[in-house]
Amino acid sequence: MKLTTKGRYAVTAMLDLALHAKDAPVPLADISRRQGISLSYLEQLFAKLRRNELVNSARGPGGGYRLNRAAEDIPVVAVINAINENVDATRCGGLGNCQDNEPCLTHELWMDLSERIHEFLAGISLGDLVSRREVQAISARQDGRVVERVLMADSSL
Amino acid sequence: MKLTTKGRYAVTAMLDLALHAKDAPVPLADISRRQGISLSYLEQLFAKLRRNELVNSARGPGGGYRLNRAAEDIPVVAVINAINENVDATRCGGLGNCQDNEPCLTHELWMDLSERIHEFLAGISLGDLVSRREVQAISARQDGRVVERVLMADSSL
DNA sequence: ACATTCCATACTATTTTAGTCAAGATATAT
DNA sequence: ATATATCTTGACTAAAATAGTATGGAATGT
Repeated sequence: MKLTTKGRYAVTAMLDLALHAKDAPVPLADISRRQGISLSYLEQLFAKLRRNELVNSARGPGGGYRLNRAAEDIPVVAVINAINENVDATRCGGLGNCQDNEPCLTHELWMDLSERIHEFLAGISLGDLVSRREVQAISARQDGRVVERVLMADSSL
Repeated sequence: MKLTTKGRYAVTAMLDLALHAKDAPVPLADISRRQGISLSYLEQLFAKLRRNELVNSARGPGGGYRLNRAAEDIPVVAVINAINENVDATRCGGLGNCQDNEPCLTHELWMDLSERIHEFLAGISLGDLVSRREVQAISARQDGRVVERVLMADSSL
């Protein structure tokens, strides 16, 4: 099972992008500052995200990254897959050759679990997260904005 | 998130125990042979399982390990917790201090996911696994038995 | 006595994580 | 044209975790 800081960083960075990519592209330096992730590490992660066509980039001053699709069309699982190759609780990658080319005793259990995790992460898009109250509140804090009632006053965003 | 070979080995070994601990205690050497897990590694895992009172042991010839409770009363999550301390997809261990003593942008997402995983693994006991057809078939293969219709012929077990 | 089994600890090779560092390539603003 | 911001690539590294090995014991049944 692969769900480590790496995947969490990637989802967090992509969510930051979704929250800030209203008009201009977002430079990694901004994401680094807001989310507390090292710039060089972000560069590695975004190289993979770009290869998986989840983001596109613009170089030079004023450049940065943009989501390649609408936030609603990017499920969380796509981000994790782009970084980690797979979300899989089995040892054999679902092939069923865990022991002597046969499935091991608990193969089916891990297959079931993998499916559950996949379903959960496939059912939530970056767009879903953007519209969550607590995400907006945290994002406002990170931007140094003071927001009392996020949803009722969101015209100020 | 912690769900690695370590936890899988532990669950597999415990299931082997549940399948074979009808009467006499089961020596780790048998589990090692049947499940293809190194004996020394099993010893480390069972030290933790014993400290967590999931199994009890008997030394000397004819000795080995036994389940400390009925297989029906041991959820899979208990085994993993005994080995890994926790099943938790967050970075902060659920404390919500992931970034500057405040929850990070994706804190809630990982909390939700952790809860789903926990629910799934808490809802399945070793007893549930023992009664599964495919587990019985695999177990029969490992024991070198030829079983055509496992459920219909299980008096031979 | 002896073989079997658990028990404990220390050690190690490999892999992964989570970066750092350096050297570019490219586009934009001036 | 030049300076600068930004992406792009690749090599390197420290720390941790994984998946073991190795060694030496302690208890117990025969």
